[in-house]
Amino acid sequence: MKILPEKTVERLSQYRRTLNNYVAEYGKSRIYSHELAALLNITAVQVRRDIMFIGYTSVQRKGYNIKDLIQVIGNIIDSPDSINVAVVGYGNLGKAITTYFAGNRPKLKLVAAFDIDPKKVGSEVNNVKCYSIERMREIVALNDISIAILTVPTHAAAEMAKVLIQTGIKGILNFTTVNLHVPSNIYLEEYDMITSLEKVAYFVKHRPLG
Amino acid sequence: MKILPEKTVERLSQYRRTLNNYVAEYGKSRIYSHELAALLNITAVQVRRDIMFIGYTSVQRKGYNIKDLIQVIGNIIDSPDSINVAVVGYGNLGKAITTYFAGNRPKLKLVAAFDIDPKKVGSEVNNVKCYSIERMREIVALNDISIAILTVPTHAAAEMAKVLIQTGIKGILNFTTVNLHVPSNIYLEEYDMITSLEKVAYFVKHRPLG
DNA sequence: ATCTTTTTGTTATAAAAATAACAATATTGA
DNA sequence: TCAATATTGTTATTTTTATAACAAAAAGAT
Ligand SMILES: NC(=O)c1ccc[n+]([C@@H]2O[C@H](COP(=O)([O-])OP(=O)(O)OC[C@H]3O[C@@H](n4cnc5c(N)ncnc54)[C@H](O)[C@@H]3O)[C@@H](O)[C@H]2O)c1
Ligand SMILES: NC(=O)c1ccc[n+]([C@@H]2O[C@H](COP(=O)([O-])OP(=O)(O)OC[C@H]3O[C@@H](n4cnc5c(N)ncnc54)[C@H](O)[C@@H]3O)[C@@H](O)[C@H]2O)c1
Repeated sequence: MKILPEKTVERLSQYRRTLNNYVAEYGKSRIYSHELAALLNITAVQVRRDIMFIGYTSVQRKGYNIKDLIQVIGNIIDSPDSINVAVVGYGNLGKAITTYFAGNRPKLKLVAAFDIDPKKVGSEVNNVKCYSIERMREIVALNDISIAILTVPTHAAAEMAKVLIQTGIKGILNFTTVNLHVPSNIYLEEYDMITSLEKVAYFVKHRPLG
Repeated sequence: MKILPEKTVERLSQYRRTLNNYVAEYGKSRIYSHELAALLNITAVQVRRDIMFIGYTSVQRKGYNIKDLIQVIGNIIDSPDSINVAVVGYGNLGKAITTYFAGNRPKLKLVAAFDIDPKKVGSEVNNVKCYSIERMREIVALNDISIAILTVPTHAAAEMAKVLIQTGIKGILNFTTVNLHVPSNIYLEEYDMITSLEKVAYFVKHRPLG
């Protein structure tokens, strides 16, 4: 299958999440494009177009079979075997994420944490054990970890990214407030909360309408 | 000034952050577009175009005066008087954010937290006090809070958003895993960590190059 | 049976965002 | 002094993303 547009991948993830909630809440088995769109604050065309991209088709006029759609999305965005993830930096944010993450996605498993602080090493949240940085190579290999969530202090981020890449990690989700530089075979996604907040502040002040 | 494109606003926030770090680290006073671009993994044209949008100009060929640029960005994305922010849901994530946020941005002040749990009400992190939901209207008015960061459990999110809007809040940064529905005069920004992670997983598997 | 309505799937168009191209200008060095 | 170079500011083009338009199919109504 052709590689999907970034935005479509993001929305597919959200469709699935939303559909799972929807089934749980309303117990319906089918949903119209405009209903799903309304749940996500987007347009029905957008939904139909994304679904077209992944090649799923419903019987016309009946809406989409939710169970099937969830499955098809899974076939696209999940990998067949599950992917293992580690949190690097087991502080406030790292632990919050670990707590939250537990069993959230069947195909994404948070299997280890790493920290430099001897007081944190050995601790456990949600069955996720914290290891020292020295053991990173070993643990990453042992557990076949391919994605890291980076929540170390800013000053340590670049160095940690380097080490992670050496251990063989393939993707990084970076929550620290520095932009990392990675080779082109590593997929990097960055999120900065302050940027989001400043954006909200700007548009609260400047948006048309009132 | 004309309203800026969303992406430009996001990058301006990052330029400022990056420039502040850069000054602190290297003590230089000027920076070239390509240098700033490299720090953010984007192109120099992008930087110049954003800077064009905000109307700042340097002396040609000398690069940008960092101090001035930081200031001009501030004039654009900060509001003249500071904006007050509240965290709603003082759990793992809410507290992590509070700790992190402290004094991070001079013009964005985290001034209160709210929680439904009596054990949390009255507690304090980083001088940010937690209040009961009942006192929300009062505290929001008293402190002129216009932005809320929503970190309550998923099931409570829609209701809390409704209440927040009733109290007069103008922007919401939503970290819960449901999409909210707000009137068009409220600015809503949503971030879902699982979506980010699933995106990383997808592109780790599917990206061209190796 | 045929008309109307609803909803999908797809192609066409528009809008937003990123990139490229390049003129203008300052600086350096011959 | 004048050519070569480096860098900005801006317009033009391309790419990506979103929206609109509409044909086809199903279901129901008359
Ligand atoms: N807390 C938040 O809500 C929040 C929000 C956005 C961004 N961030 C960013 O996330 C990062 C972590 O924030 P936090 O609030 O959890 O901080 P924290 O201080 O609570 O946690 C950082 C952890 O990293 C560990 N650490 C330090 N150096 C390390 C190294 N070299 N290798 C591995 N681990 C190391 C520390 O021992 C600590 O446990 C920061 O960069 C911060 O800017 C945090
Ligand atoms: N922890 C994370 O890293 C993380 C990441 C992404 C998203 N989230 C989302 O953020 C939200 C909070 O996550 P968390 O890990 O901090 O959970 P948590 O359980 O630690 O915190 C939730 C807090 O909200 C309070 N609360 C419950 N009902 C409330 C109500 N009606 N009004 C106000 N407060 C109420 C609880 O008392 C608790 O203090 C969840 O929706 C979760 O999906 C969390």
